[in-house]
Amino acid sequence: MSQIRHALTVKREDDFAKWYQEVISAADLAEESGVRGCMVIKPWGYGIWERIQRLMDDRIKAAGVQNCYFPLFIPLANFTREAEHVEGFAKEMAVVTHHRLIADGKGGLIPDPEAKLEEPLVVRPTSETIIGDAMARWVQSWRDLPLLTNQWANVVRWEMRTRMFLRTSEFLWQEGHTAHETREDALAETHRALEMYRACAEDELALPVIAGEKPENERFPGAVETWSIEAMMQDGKALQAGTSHYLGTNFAHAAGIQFQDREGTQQFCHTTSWGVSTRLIGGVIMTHGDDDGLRVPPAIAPQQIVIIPMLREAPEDAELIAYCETVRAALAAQTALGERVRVLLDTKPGKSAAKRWDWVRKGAPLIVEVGPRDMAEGKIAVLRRDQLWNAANGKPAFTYPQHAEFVAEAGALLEAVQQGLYEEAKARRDANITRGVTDWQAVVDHFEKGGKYPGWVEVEWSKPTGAALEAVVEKLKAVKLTIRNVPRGAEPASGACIFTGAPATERILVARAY
RNA sequence: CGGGGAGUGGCGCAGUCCGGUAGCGCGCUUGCUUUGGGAGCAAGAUGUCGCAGGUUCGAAUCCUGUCUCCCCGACCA
Repeated sequence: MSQIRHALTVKREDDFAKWYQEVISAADLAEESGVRGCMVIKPWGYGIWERIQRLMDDRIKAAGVQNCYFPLFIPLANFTREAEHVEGFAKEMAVVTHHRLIADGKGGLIPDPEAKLEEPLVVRPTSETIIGDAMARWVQSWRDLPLLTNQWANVVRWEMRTRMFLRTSEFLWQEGHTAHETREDALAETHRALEMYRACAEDELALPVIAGEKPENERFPGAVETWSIEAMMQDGKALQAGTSHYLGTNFAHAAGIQFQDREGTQQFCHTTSWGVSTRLIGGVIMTHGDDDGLRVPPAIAPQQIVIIPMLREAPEDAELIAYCETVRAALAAQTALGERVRVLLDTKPGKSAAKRWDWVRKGAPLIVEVGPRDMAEGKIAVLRRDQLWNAANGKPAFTYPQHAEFVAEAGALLEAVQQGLYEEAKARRDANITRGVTDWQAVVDHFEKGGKYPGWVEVEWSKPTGAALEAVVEKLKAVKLTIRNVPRGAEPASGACIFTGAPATERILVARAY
């Protein structure tokens, strides 16, 4: 194994944070922009986001939710209407205060003091308040409900510490906002969105996740209940990969979202909001990446198969390209994961070996190389990105099928890669959740002495609130731990609360987190 | 926002202490030789040394400010 020459310079086990950054640059996903915490998402990275968008948008629309678009700028006053909401976001809002620049007399430009806005505008950190305003206009009768909207947008949160994809000052996301007649209806929508996220994460991003409710201290500002899906990264840390909130009537009161019910009485709506963001790509990197770069699950790969002709920059190249084109067309007519196969014939000039390693780093699921001898024999060379190396000789594990045979099997092969990535991640996740720990010191020892990647621990607790919960949070914080969620559908608690000794009511997952 | 580190051709770095006008590796371009496979040789191109001031005859180098990135902490639907 040691003779394998990996495509990256940093290995996961040597420096996970540095490895993560190398994957992002080596796979050509994104780069720094020069603006604090903001990134340029490059074609391969944006292509992955477009695939996620497409698949998620289909699910959103299938649930009867309609897309809208709301303004980037939100009047400052909107945020003062919901006390918890403003408290949660006040510290991280970008504010527009002027609408014109003037020369400063030293060759520069400054905001024109004469052009100060009467009321500052906030660059949206999330859109509950402005969509709430619209809902208040749009809803009058019980017949207008449920109101199911979603928008794909960028939002800005002035984070202190940023990391590419995981926490950027500006990020891309979808935010669903719905209004309902009853608590039951709104809760059903909260759970529908959560389940949609679970299914999309697991079936399409191949990210095994645990869906569950967030504890009170981790709730979205202004929410009554917050639910999340949590994924485990290869370093054992947790990543909150999507959230769904039941907002009760809090935002309805703040924005005046009211309707007349069947008896003619004015009622406040029960609302929900739910979102996933470009952070999902960070989750894909840290779940499926390896020491040779990214491995993109076929369902979200912009190109699933890349064909690399071994060009010589000579006249005979034309014949080889023509052969590759017939292979490409045959593959593009195939179906995988319910869609047409996405194939790229990469005729960019250059050494085929160098191009191969570029695609390995980018994580194209299947790489096909075709040389003159293959062409003569009707064969191709195939490299599966998820089974890259021949451990016996330390070389890339090529297979050499007849091209017609490969075409016929390509769909199934892509599905096998998709399934394989999911199962590998799920096995790793399951192996790194420790259950049955009943003693707090054992939890501390597990994380302090449990090796490099201690994973998650499931414990039972009595769901303390208020000051008692704060004490628990502090205790956890001292060892850099957080409560991830209360897994949905877990076995009922049977023992004592690990923090208070009182009879336990729930199981919770504790972990280090991004 | 606090502590630490760093910004030098596309990328990774040396040079900074002890000011004298820029160097290495990879990559890139061209040519030749190779080539079932992450090639070899040769010749080239690419830098207002993050930005703005200051000190000086002279600044990548010293001083001040500022921006950005990385690590640790605080913060973080």
